[in-house]
Amino acid sequence: MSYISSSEALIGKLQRISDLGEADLAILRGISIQEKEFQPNHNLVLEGDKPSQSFVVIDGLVGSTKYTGEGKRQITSFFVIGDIPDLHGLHLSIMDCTFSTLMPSRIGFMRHSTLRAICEQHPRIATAFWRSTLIDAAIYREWVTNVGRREALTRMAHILCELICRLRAAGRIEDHVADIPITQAALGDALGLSTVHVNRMLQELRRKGLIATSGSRLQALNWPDLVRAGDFDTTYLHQRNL
Amino acid sequence: MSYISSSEALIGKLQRISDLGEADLAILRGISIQEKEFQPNHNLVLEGDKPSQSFVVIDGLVGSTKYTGEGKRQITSFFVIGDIPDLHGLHLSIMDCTFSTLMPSRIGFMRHSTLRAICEQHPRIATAFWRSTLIDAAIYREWVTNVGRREALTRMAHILCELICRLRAAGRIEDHVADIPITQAALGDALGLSTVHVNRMLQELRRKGLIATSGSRLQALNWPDLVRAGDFDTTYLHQRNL
DNA sequence: CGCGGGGTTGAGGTCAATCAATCAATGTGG
DNA sequence: CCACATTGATTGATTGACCTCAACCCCGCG
Repeated sequence: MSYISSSEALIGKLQRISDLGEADLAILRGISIQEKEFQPNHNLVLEGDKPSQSFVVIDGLVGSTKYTGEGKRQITSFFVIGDIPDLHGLHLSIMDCTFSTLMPSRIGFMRHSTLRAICEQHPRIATAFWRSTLIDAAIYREWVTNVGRREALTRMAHILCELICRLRAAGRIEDHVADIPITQAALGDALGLSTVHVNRMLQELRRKGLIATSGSRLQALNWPDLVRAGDFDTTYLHQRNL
Repeated sequence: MSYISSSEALIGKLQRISDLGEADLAILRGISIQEKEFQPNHNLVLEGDKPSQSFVVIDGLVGSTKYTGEGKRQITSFFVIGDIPDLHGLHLSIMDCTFSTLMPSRIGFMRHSTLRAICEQHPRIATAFWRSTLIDAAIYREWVTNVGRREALTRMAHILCELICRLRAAGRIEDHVADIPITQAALGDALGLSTVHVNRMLQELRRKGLIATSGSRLQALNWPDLVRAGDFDTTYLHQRNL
């Protein structure tokens, strides 16, 4: 996979979801971004924090997670390249969830003060950021539905479709082959399932010829049928080029 | 219950979540709002629509709902007085969920063109609106967790706590007594449970002395224990006065 | 070579769904 | 005013999807 810069990741994502002029892009390119690499399962922001910066995913995979009083973990969404998982922190002072890496990831940190200044002076960019948080919300809505009303196999197929679509939009997929070293435990926490059941559902998807896995490689062997099996419709991702 | 005007509902909500000056309030009071009454289970906006207006809940209860391919309904969030359920439509052209009334409700419609003009000229108000959509997103996140990782009884208690908190913030509750004629079927669709099981969980909460119901009245008899039973923490509501 | 993390497998248990009635409250037309 | 339909709440019996527990395997690594 090719290395891309933090600005490219950010700008690519914003362009994917909104119309920005060359002037806006120049402003975005000027944002100072502090890059850092992290191992899997590293907590980037903790529930209860009051951060003064937000971060963009430059490479890898990040999850927003919550823990119940019983200590069970729920991943409430995935974030791929270009996404700004905690952008809501810009206007909600206290974090209500934890963000952690789900695989080795490169992260870029941006100061809230910088982002706020840009939003004030460039309404077009402010709208793009707002829209980004609205798409995150649309994905949360879909996840509520997925976890609440779909059975395990459908749920599994659905989340794989989402991951593949989002990674493809971000240019990280060729021919339905994704390189995501995500553990079955993480998938379980995202789907509200046990790891044992995740394992069995993956087996069934393989048995049906819908996917193939080898190591961290995930391949959609039969995209139309996988979409059907996952009751998947891209509308909620609000991308332009799907 | 006292009747309030559409402006009051809207302004009350925005003041609850952000700092607005008198000048901003005057602008908000000037928004033209078309009021209309609806019966329960009326679809206000349909999935797939491209609306040119957003609506504020003046009285009643609205749910954002999605349907799976199998026809199962999932309510992904409730909206109470002052909330603007489809404010995200301002920047996401296609609706990815349906909004419908869950009880007799009064709704106020506002044109997108008006809202956009206000946002451009009054950044403080724009931020307040943005913040409103961010709180909606925080609630979706909590619901993913609730549906994904909590067992039925906890889930039930949790949603009741949320409803009571939000209604109280909106001034619709005195002494933990709420007047919500919401059906058990709707609760089931919000929790990802069958109506039969909703019924049994409500019975257990009554048996434990945590709640009392009579007709559409819901009363929290033992708030601290209900909060404990629901694994409930108000942080995610991002209200100031809780 | 032993250790640990992740994946896989089998057996048994349980929570919640489904199915099928019944009941209470409300409304409606004759 | 009463027969009847409708909507929502309630109950019991049965079924099934998914969880838990407990192994075991595989592979990379110190």
